[in-house]
Amino acid sequence: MLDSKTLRKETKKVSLSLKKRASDFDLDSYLKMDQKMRDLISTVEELRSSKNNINKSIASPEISENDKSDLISEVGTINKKLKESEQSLNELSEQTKKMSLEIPNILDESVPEGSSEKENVEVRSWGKLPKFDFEPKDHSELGESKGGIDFESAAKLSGSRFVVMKDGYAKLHRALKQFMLDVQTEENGYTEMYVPNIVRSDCLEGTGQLPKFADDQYKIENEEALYLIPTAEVPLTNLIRESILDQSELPIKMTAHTPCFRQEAGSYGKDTKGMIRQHQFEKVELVHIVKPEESYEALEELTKNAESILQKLNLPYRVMLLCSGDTGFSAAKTYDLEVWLPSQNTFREISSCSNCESFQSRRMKARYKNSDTKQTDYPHTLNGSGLAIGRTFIAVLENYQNEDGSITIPDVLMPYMQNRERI
RNA sequence: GGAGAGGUGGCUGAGUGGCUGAAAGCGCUCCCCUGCUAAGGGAGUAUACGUUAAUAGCGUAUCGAGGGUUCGAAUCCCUCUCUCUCCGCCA
Repeated sequence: MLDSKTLRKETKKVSLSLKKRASDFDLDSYLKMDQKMRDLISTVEELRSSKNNINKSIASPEISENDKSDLISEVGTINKKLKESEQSLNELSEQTKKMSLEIPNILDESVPEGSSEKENVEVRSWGKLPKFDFEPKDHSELGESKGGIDFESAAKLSGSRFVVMKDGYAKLHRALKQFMLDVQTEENGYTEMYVPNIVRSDCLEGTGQLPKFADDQYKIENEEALYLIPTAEVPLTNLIRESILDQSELPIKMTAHTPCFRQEAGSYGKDTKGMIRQHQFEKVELVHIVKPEESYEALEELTKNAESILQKLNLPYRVMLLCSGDTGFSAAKTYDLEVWLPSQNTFREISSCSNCESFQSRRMKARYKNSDTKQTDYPHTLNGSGLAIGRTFIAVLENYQNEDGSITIPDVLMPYMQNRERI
């Protein structure tokens, strides 16, 4: 959500950003609605004010009974008008709020213009592409041939886009979670959190998944609408919702490992084979809550923290700055990390690191007390995967494969695998 | 799931229809006093929205949330919600 004052006073900047995103949001009708609403607020407040004044007179002890009943009937007329105006104000402000939740974040100036991922810009790359003296297989072939990855059983249980893993493969998958959490907490300064995997709709609204992306969420049938989390970003970031932090508490750096659930609506036909795109996957998430002036430094730091995992695993990757059309709804600026997948002979997204500025904190009503200005202000929130477990698992299988279909365990993971060297 | 108790400002805690945005204490900030590792005195100290150049004023709203009664509600009524205690069930 954007500040309504910003929308009013910096209309040009906002509409430029919307244009850059190719957003179909109708800023003009929003602004008209907003103006109408503010006019109504004035009317309502004036009525209330005069009502309050009359009530003060009624309460005064030296008023005569006659005057009193006159005043009471006067309030009666005001109340009638008030009720009408209040009702239309309620309707209007609800509409306005609903509309404001549909406005995407303003893009940072450094975001390149573009309509699709083709226009994303490579910022840097790391690692040497592996050379194989045999034809590298893809992860599903590798896993299925050894019985370590089982899509058929998963389909029996849950339908398409789920997976069952077995033995060394399941263990490797678990090793990755432990390894990532340990690096982020022991080396990169994050506090490990354990969080609910089911949240209220407010939380999804807070981080921006709702109302716009309802189709991608798993909603639980219940008295109150509850949702399976699509990412730990949701519970982690919402930890600060509806609160006023003290500046001394910032920056907050949190990490959590959770499963993530996504309907993948609209991705029919995309990555149907294998583990790349699943309805259920796991992720170690990184979240920063920072002072506004520090958020772009924090974005660089967070991205490097995510990269550190790939470097330790010795997986080649590149860092992409997303273009305007590819940058998510809540983000002002996003770096994607893309890991090398030999079977596809290309880089695939494995992490997405975003600065959401005050977009989410506004929606969540999360503020902090600035001890220099003594003002309450919105902190900036950032999030990134550090990393997606399933896709890292795929990358390890494919990059560490041997000709016989076995997988060499990366050195850093061996302690988590009882020192097994291969699976 | 059953029974009961309760949700007031950063915290503790008063307050049963108008003088309460809210006593008092604690904490915090600023100032004054004081030659000593302390104490005393004074002032200030919520959030949101509207108005505005303004984070100056002014107005409006907010005592868990929503609705009702009333000229007027933190105070009365209803619904919901959350927390706590006891019982049941249970990883």
